[in-house]
This record gives sequence, structure tokens and C-alpha cells, in this order.
Amino acid sequence: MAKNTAYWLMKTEPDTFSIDDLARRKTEPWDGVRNYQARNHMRSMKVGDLVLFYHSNAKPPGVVGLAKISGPARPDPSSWNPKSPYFDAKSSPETPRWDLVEVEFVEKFPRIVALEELRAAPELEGMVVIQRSRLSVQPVTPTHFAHVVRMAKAAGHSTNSPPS
DNA sequence: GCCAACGTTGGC
DNA sequence: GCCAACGTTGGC
Repeated sequence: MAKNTAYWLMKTEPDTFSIDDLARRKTEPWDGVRNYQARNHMRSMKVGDLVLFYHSNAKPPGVVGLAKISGPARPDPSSWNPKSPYFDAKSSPETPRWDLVEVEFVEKFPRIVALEELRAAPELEGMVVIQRSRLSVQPVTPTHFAHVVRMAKAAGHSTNSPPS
């Protein structure tokens, strides 16, 4: 893994676009982000950066897999398409306001790492998703990233771990 | 379905 | 530039 890889968490509602949708499509232009902080995070992404793929408004909400950035930030055409649900009258091809990045499927975890588990893990203290749940594109520290991946590949918490 | 948190808008 | 009103997000 390249030394300068950065790590992120991106949220999506599975009813709209899930990890399975991404697995089918292989790669997806991540359009519709309409929050400046999230947009600015996308602008600082580099191709090859790794992403924790998070399902919000899901039962349970949590990290369900990995993706990577396969295309850098560029203007989001849905922002000036009046037929798009993400249309913004203040954005145009000449003066684009919103960006997207290309997101590529890496893997679906064998299990969901639920938000509840993220909260309960002392190693993940301070992770953005735990304290600022509304930000849809967030930076993740390398340490936190590695820990979430480790959790995904270990047995789950009490509800589905084997009897002791 | 509720509602707290929080981002955005717009009047002043 | 402040801040109240409003809209949205997202966990529960």
C-alpha cells in the first residue's frame, strides 16, 4: 500500500445506492454531494485512497465494505441538470459549484461493523462518524481505518459470536 | 415517526 | 456579519 494513501469514510443510504450496487457497477461517479465540507474532502482525495463504505439509515447502520478512489474530483454534472434530484440553480458548467469523485468497489465485508460497535471500541475514540454523524464524506486516520478493517474480519460482537 | 443536531438561507 | 427560521440528516 502506498505510503501516501489517505483514508476516508463515505456514507450512502442502501435504499439509494448500496455496497451491492457498487459491486455490480464496479465503479460509480459519486454525485449528489451538496455539503461544502464533504465536497472539500473530495477535492483533497487522491486516486488510490481507500474508503470505508458506510450504510446510513440502515438496520443497523455501519461500515459494510471497502472502496477506493479511482478518479479525482471533477465538476458534478447533476448539479446543473434540472431533472436531477441534486439540481442546484447556482451551479452551471461555466461555474460549477459541486464536485464528484469516481468510487471503485474493493470488497464487501463478511459482516457489518455496526455503528454501535464503532462507538464501543476504545481504539476508535474520536472517529468523526461517531461524533459528527451528519458529514457524508469524512477523513479517517490510518489507525482507525486499520482497526475497522480488523473488526470486520474478526468475529462479531455478542449477538453473533460463537458460544464461549 | 420522532426529534436532536446541524448546515443553509436570507432579512436586517 | 449576525442570527432566527427553516430544511435535512440519520439514529433510535
